[in-house]
Amino acid sequence: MELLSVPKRGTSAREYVYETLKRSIIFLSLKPGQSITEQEIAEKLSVSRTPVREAFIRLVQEGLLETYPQKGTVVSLIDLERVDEARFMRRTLEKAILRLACESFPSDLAFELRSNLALQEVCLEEQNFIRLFELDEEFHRLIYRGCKKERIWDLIAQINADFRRIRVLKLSLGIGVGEVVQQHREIAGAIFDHNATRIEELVEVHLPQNDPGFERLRREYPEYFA
Amino acid sequence: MELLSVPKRGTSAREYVYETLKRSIIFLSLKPGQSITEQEIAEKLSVSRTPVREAFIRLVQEGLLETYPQKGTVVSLIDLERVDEARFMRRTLEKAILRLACESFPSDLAFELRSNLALQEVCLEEQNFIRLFELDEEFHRLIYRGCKKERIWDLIAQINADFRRIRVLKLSLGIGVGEVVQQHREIAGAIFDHNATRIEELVEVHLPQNDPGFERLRREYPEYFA
DNA sequence: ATGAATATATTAGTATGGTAGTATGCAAAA
DNA sequence: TTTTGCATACTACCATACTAATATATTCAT
Repeated sequence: MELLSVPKRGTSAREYVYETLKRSIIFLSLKPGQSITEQEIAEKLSVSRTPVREAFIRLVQEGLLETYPQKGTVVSLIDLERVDEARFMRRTLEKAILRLACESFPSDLAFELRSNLALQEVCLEEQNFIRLFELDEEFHRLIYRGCKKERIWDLIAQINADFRRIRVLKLSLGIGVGEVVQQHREIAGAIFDHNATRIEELVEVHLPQNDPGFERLRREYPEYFA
Repeated sequence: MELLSVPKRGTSAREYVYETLKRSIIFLSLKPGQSITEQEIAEKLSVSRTPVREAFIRLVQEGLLETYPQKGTVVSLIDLERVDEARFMRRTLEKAILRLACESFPSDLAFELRSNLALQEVCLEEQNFIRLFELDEEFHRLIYRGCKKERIWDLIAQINADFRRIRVLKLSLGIGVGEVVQQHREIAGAIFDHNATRIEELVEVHLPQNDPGFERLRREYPEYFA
């Protein structure tokens, strides 16, 4: 088992373990359904069981781990119902947020949005999908921040963990990468032009209700799904 | 310091501590801004510090506690910006959910909704505001469940913790109790009649954008607010 | 050979002691 | 009187030891 370690400095052991595990789960270095134990992680990361347990507790709360007392802990399977709910939530909120953004959006964040888009183009050309993924998340966060609704994005990010694993799977199959960047361009354009007329349509395309890609993922990786 | 203890049986010490503290915070038995320590809670609840620490971690994640390493832990102040965001989120989602509910709603849950409303009336007459508060939460949860979106409600409940403390403060001043029950009646009526025309208006009234009651609360309990 | 009873190993849950960082009070100096 | 240095107490963080529950392996009787 390989863990995607993160810098340990300037932070507590708990935070270090938490970030490492979270990253490992989302980028599928820890597989959905895989069993792990406190002891094992503690040894791998050279800490005691205590901070590991405490990181586990947070990850359970976010739905990324499931702990069974006296039995063990497993990485949660990807639950497509939960993904559907997360998408519904994002669709609904993002329409409302984008309408706000089209009314007014602070210029400094608009600049950051443009920069982010430019970087997305670069990553697309260079096929750097991991970085593109991070830019995607940052893109949406910027929009929420511009509307003073960043806490909502943080909350979405929690229920969205499954959604993120799906994204990683899709990226690994190279599904729909270019389209997403194009959609981001159009969404940003709507904000810059204060033009809310296409918001509904753009969001529906960006976060469709029925994603046919799901079926393919399910066929390719049946053991990852609940 | 008094804690609102909950039944301890059939659950872990961690869960027991967590539920007890959460209840105590929401019902303001632990005051916003108040300092608490692991040691102190452990002694009061007759458990060791470990399950207390672990309960603290969950409560920090939900925004109800703030821990400062080597300094201490305090009950979070009520943050009105956060409350505004929570309301925005609920307004937006609840409109969408209620539109779904007006299209179709399972009959067994419709029955539970009717029962819940009847109990709300009873509590209103008997001035049992604590129970009414719980029924209120259950009312909304039932609607989300009927639309197969219960996870979203669970998530809202997290960001909503501040919102719930506000409700408790309002109830203690007897603000707007009757109105809320009436609003619930109308919302339920819309679902039963499959009539979505007034949804927008009902939600705006139930979860207003600007609540003048806030100012009064702020005057009455300035030390509770950030 | 098979099944049940028992022993062993493994797990998360809990308790406890030590550590390092922080605040506080007091005494000494300015 | 005010400020500085220091001792003390207090905190959350972490490591470790122990407990209780579960799963697995082994033994023994049939």
